[in-house]
Amino acid sequence: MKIASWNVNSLNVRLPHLEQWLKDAAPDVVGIQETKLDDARFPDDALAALGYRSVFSGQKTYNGVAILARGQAPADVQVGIPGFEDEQKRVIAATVGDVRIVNLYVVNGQDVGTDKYAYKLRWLAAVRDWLAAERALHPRLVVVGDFNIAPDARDVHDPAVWNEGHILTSTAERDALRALLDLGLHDAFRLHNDEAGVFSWWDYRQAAFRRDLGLRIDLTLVSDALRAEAVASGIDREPRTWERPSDHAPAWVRLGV
DNA sequence: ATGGTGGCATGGCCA
Repeated sequence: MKIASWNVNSLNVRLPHLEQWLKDAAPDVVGIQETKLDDARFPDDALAALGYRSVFSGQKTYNGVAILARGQAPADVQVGIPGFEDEQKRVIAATVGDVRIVNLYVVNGQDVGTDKYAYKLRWLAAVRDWLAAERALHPRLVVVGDFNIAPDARDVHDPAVWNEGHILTSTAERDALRALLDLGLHDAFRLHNDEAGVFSWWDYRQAAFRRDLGLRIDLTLVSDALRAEAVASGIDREPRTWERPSDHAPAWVRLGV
């Protein structure tokens, strides 16, 4: 079972990219972030034509998440964080086969010390409490998403800039990610690869992709029960090379053979 | 240093 995560930065613009990548990569499950469209406009028919059933939670202009599953409808769908009031559509969870999937579009946070940064940390604390319960209910748990946090210095192109005082790498953000991992979750990419300089996001500005000035902020986390089944994990750089790309590349984990 | 690029409620906002 191949499970992936992709921030498409507008599904209106990126539907052709998603369709091509589904054909190329043939994932079984995909968490999509930043769909940026209302539920009424979600392209579920186009995705069904490729064999994928979709569940989604969106809004105009900002945010929006979905889970796609090949050949079966995601079941027991949960939208949002229970008990956490939030206008922003950033969370969807569902069961596919015998695996519980949680898809997160983590708050960006703008800059350390801003109101948005405080919201990011509050939001992450609420996610942690919810995932503690979710993990107890569903030992076979995979959490994917745009985490908007680079786990450590290997995951940034310039550790002198991207460090404790900077958004996406600040100590409080990394501590919040650590608190999620401490629930018994593992960054699947790091189960198989300890190299530095493998990225999933490159800013549109300053020719960052051409210069490979990226960060690894798109993650797939597997629970203790799935750790031994996570046989491979990676990032597909190719869609970032296409015309009019998302600024993110898909990240994936494979469970079993 | 407060721009650089891209998306969308096309006018500022968010990333």
